[in-house]
Amino acid sequence: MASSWGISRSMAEVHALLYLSDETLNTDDMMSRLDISRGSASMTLRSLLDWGVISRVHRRGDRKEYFSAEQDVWKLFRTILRERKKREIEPLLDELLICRDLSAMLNPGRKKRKLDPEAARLKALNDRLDNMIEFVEMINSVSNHLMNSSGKGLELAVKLISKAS
Amino acid sequence: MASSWGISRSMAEVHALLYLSDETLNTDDMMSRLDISRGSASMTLRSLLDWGVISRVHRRGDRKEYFSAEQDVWKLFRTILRERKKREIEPLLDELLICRDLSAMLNPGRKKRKLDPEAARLKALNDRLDNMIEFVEMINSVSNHLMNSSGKGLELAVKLISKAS
DNA sequence: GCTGATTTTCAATTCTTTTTGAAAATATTT
DNA sequence: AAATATTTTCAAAAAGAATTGAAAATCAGC
Repeated sequence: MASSWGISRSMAEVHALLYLSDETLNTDDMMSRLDISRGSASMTLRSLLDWGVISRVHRRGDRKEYFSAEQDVWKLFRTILRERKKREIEPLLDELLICRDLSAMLNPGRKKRKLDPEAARLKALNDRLDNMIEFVEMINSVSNHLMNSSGKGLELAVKLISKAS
Repeated sequence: MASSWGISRSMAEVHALLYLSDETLNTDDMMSRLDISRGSASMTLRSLLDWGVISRVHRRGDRKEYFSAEQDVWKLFRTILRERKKREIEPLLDELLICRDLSAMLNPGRKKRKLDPEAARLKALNDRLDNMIEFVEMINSVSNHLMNSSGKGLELAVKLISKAS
């Protein structure tokens, strides 16, 4: 799955290992269980921390750092959604709005009587950009709702969709 | 966006060009507009056809093949959803079910009185697998509904979610 | 079935991303 | 603050993915 989600193989593996593990694990555990280097383990754990899907755990009487993964799949879902919105949807929307501004600038003012073909082309381009923007804004809005609804609210929302076939 | 969606840059560019273009375009158009090789254009167009987001158009009196992109963003959304379900969700679910079978096999039969720690570990592993499977099955089910609902039904469903905050 | 136009294929190459490993930095204990 | 344990960093190496270009395959009309 890793590659189609845009994360590296070791990130997926480390997370899976932590998610399925009962105990917290330290860097050396990852290295031996998954056969990866110390550097790789360190960077991978850091990325997972940045995504907010794992957390550090300190054990008294032990200098090493241990890690554990979020166990609630709904919470995990919301965390990933929040992060993808920030990293993907919002920047995309920003770019699209810039494009629309550019395109609107080129577009001739309110309707000329005889619609010359070039104006029509620009109008069509504008419309397509608008459709795409409207769609991404909708995705953005749904993300907001799913992301903030509580675990139960989320499951409910999802059941609503299932009903509205 | 391309990399975080697991498609190549040229695929994204070719699709964007076709989506925003008024006219249908042929391979040579792609090559000159996007400055890519013939081979690359050919493979990229093929992938987009496989995804079902563009289609071939034959013009009478012209031997070249032309292409056009789906213009309806909701339809595009459903097409991509259908394809991702097939390529990602279903294979993932298959793997997860295999994992659960394996895990269930290792798991000791109905409750021993004194729960030895090893059995508890296995039980916990099983539960986590089950949670994940349940979640992916839910995603699968939502995909089915979104994918099959008509354009209007989809927009409606999405508005339902927005309401159920 | 021949000819010329067009598209596809794929080994070699280029470009990108990921991983390694050892040095540097940081933290902990005595 | 020295000694030791642990984590982080990052240049270099390896692995992986995308692209090229030219040969091979396909196709359309004669």
